[in-house]
Amino acid sequence: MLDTKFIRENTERVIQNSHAKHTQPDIHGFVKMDERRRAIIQEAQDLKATRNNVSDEIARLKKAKENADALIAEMKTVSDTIKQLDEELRGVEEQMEHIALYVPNVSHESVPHGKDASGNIEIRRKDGVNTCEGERGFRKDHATLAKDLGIVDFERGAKISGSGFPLYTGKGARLERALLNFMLDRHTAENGYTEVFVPFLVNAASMRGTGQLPKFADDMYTCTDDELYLIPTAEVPVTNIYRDDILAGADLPIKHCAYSACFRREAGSYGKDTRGFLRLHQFNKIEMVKFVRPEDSYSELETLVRDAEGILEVLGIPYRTILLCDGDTGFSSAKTYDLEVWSPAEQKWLEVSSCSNFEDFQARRANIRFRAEHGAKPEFVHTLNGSGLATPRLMVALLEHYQTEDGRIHIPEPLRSYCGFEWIG
RNA sequence: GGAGAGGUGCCAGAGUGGUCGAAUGGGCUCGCCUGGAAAGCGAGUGUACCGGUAACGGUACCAAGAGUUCGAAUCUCUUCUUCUCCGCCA
Repeated sequence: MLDTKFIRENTERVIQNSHAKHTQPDIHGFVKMDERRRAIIQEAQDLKATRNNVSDEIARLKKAKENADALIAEMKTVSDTIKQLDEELRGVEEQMEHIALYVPNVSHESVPHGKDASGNIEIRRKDGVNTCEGERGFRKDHATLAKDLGIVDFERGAKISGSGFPLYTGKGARLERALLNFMLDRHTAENGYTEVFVPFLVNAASMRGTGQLPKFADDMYTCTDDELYLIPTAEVPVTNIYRDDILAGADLPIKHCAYSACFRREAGSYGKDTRGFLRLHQFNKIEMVKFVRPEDSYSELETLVRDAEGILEVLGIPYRTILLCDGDTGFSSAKTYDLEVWSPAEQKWLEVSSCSNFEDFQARRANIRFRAEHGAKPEFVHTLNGSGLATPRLMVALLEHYQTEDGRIHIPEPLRSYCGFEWIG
């Protein structure tokens, strides 16, 4: 959510930015309502001041056993007017919030302008140490490998829950767990993140805090009886750890990483990239979240990206890092880098991580603040998060790149101690 | 799930219709004292919004929401939540 004052003072910029992000919120209407809002507040406040003063007078009269009936009658009408004004104010603020919640975050000046993914800019590319293209020759795609090796049972997953809910079996289950543990250990031991283990179901206030609600309600699984939502990413519970808190400046930056299962309905994307692991309703992910001082957020974004890239480098998987153009950047983000791994079978880059600086957009929504120093006025923190990483597409790349000519998988060295085996098949 | 008791400022804790943005104690900050420190003494110590260049003024907030009243931390209702006991359970 943007600051009302910011919208008021930068109306044209906010409108242009909204258009660039393919939204058309009624900014002019918002500004007009804000004017009305302030007028109401002013009027109601003055009346309340009168009421407070006269109420004191009434108390004094009553104490002195004098008659206060005239004043009481007068205040009755004042109170009625106040009630009307408060009601109108509530209505106006509701309308304003309805608009404000749909105004996307303003892109950082370093973000290129573009319509869609074609406007993104590749900023880094690393070849894998073990790419199976070229002389080694790619043989099977990940789904075939998984099936032939008996490490994922898509059919039974579908029987249990539906398509998009894979059942990992045997060494597949162990490899999945190994990847997650490997990534968590790296982020905690080497990158300075503090691990947390979070609830996977959250309430509406948390979903609103990180921006999933109200805009993306259709993408979430809900437990209607209990008004709970299955998290689409650990970003939601981790960011909401500090909702409504005022943090000490000395504690910043706060860096958390968390494992979670992620649940996404993926409504509207049926049949698109749904083969095997490419798009799932439930998957596992390690998430990194940072709470930082505003002046540090862009350098923290760079290290966040490097932390995510480090995983791929250690695993020797070819990847590239792209800077998203404004038209492809998410609603809440001011600047986003995506990490993509290469799938030789798909002949495509697959997104495995998205690292964003939200500046104070989420912090304002979730009301997460800090004091720069003792006694200073609270300011909003900047929040950042990035996957580090999501496993399904990582698994795709890993299987395809590390397959041998005879159809086995040679586990990359850093994972072996986690797996307890060197070969699958 | 059943029964009971609570939710007040950074923390503890008083306050049952007007004199309460809120006693008192602790913490913290600054100052005095000291060779330095402790103790002691003194002062200060919430957030948001509206108006104002500012100083400042006003309004709101005692879990959240609704209500009663001229006036609510205080009375009523609803919700959330914490604790204790019982039941169930990995």
